[in-house]
Amino acid sequence: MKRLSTAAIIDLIRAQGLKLTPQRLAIVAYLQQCDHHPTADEVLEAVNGKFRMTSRATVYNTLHWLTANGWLAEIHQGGVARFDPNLEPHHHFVCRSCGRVEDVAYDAVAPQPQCTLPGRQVVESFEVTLRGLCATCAATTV
Amino acid sequence: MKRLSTAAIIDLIRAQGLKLTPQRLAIVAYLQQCDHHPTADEVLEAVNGKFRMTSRATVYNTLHWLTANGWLAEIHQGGVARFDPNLEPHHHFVCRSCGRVEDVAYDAVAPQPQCTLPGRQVVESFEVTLRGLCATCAATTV
DNA sequence: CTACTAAGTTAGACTAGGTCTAAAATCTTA
DNA sequence: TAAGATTTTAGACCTAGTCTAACTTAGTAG
Repeated sequence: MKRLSTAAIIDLIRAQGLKLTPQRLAIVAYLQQCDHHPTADEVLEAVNGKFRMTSRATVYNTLHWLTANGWLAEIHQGGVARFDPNLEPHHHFVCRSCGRVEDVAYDAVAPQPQCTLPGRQVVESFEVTLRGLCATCAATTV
Repeated sequence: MKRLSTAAIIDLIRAQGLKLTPQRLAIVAYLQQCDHHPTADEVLEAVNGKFRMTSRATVYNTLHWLTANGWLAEIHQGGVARFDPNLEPHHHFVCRSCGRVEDVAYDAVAPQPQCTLPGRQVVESFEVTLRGLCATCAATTV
């Protein structure tokens, strides 16, 4: 799975004439090893785990900057924003019981839909959301 | 396009032993002739257009009741809940410029994805979101 | 038609997620 | 090492949505 790398982010920060702050690096480090799609609050808590070092505003700033630069995708599920560090094109599976969001390989949802509409819309991308029960919930639900 | 009908809603209200209030009827009437996917606030404003008759809480109550009974679908785009009175299975097109949500015929996005995943998840449904520029924005954007 | 009462509506307090701001702190370059 | 622009910060603020307790009303029985 392709992911954001610290080196690449540092290069990008430098290239844009921005500052390399511990807060930014901590957020990137967390996202690198994150195996799900955290909300902004989850990032905030994770980064502040050992000791307070980052404010809410900084988390949003950094998350939005990473998103604007294509290092993160922002997805909305159930009205909450989640940030997806998986850079490969893929789709999502959402559990209707626990809300968990899992990645689904791009070609597991085969084949690619035809993307021309009758109107004058310009279709640039598409995404497929599968819904149902995740393995855990499927096992515990009667 | 299949839609909720006043007669059917009145029957359902009666069948559930609920009360037929002017507020409920006004909300249903608005949704019937609504050509897009309104937010709760849009419903509230539309219903209160001529004179104040409905509170925010009542709009949410009614919208959620209709959703629970399958007369409305709740969709989230950009973190806001929108309510979709189109009862036929279909997909959505979201304009990245103005946020407008348009319906896309179910079989315009052909063919149907295969819905089996490698894990133990149970896939119950899927939806496809197309993104791009709507006709209006495509015309005005350089 | 009247009165009763369960169901519904209301205003407004409250919550959560997110944005904004002005002041304080810090990275970078020279 | 100091200057100065960029960042961070706390906390006020905003918006969407929920909750509650008091009030109102639709439906019904007499």
